[in-house]
Amino acid sequence: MSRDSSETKSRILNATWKLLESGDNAVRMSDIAKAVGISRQALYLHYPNRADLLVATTKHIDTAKNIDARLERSRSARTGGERLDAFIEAWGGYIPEIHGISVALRAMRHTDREAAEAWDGRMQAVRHGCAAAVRAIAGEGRLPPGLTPERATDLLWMLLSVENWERLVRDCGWSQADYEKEIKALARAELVVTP
Amino acid sequence: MSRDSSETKSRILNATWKLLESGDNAVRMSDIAKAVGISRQALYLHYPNRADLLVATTKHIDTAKNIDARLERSRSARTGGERLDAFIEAWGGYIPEIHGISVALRAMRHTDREAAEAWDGRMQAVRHGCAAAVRAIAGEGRLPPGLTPERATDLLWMLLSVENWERLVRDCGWSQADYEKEIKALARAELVVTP
DNA sequence: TTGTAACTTGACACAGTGTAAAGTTGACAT
DNA sequence: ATGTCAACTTTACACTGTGTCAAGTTACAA
Repeated sequence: MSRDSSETKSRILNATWKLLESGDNAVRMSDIAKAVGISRQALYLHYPNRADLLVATTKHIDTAKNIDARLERSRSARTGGERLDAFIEAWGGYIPEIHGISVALRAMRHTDREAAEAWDGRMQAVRHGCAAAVRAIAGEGRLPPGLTPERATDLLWMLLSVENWERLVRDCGWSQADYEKEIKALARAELVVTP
Repeated sequence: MSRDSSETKSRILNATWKLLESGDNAVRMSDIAKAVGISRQALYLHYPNRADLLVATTKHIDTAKNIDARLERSRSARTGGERLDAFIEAWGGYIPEIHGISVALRAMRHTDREAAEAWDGRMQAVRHGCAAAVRAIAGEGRLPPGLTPERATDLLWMLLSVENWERLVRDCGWSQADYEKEIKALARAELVVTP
């Protein structure tokens, strides 16, 4: 046979991605194998367990969707307020892209340490983005009195959670544009004062 | 033997409650049976499945903690702003009491329809509370222009999610008092204008 | 031609939920 | 005192999904 191992790997990742994206909240190893056209056992030859496969899929999506470039834009914003807006656009706009896999990863959180760490790591990266936006606002002295940068970061991080996106966009039926608009308004109302 | 069936039932509910509260995120039917001092199978004599047992436990906690009386206070507030504060105190203060069971119920959401409906029903009840607070604010003409009552309700509902409480209190280490204070500030900043 | 990497088939261990069946025990009625 | 009944017990098993193991098969390459 001697098919290319790395080519099979990427076919696995794409199939996993597609299945998760389809919203079927019960993507089993056998479903993925069937979609790729290999046996369930062959899957384990490439990825030792489900958590590893999901984590690899996350990285795959990050590369394909070029998350780094998206976040880059927010780093070059002039004012703190603009930086806040740009970060909300970048991350908030990325949430729908990774929603399928985020559901799967969070569902494993409680039983699988590896999955939990992968998800937490991702969330910490978002938190760093929040902290940077808050620093930019604080640097201009526009953080409300009585709100420490630390606490402002926590609040922004909370606002930008995937769960909040789910609630507004999926449960309440908001459009992505409305979501971004209102979250920006909420963040500005609480974190930025006009002196 | 002829032990009282309803007494055993309440011992089961209390044991389930206690186990879930202990933060052990892996409460199996056998764990509960062991805690009560009966066989696993006897559990199924009283509750046909895990979802039913969890739902019954939720109702049990509601009764024990008298959630209705707590919410009553917010309904008697004079102004819209006061009503908003009172509701945030009532529900926000209740979240820690039901946190254990909420984790268990949400973990079953994706695989068990009954559990999903039980949790969603609860969240809809919270939403009604949010809608009532928003109506009170709107009735005073203090809702910001460009924000419909519907959308304001969605935003408040999002703010008051259990997931947001988890993020701030558990992940970020906030005290319950700080949580309530900042959520109130956030809600007022976005939903109430001083004319 | 022999080795090797990528696969296949088939079997099995394990955890946890839920079902089924047969037996035990204690209270209570007649 | 005896029989009935509900609350339990023990034992066993079906089912799902993950992950492991072992023995083949296939095709390319040195």
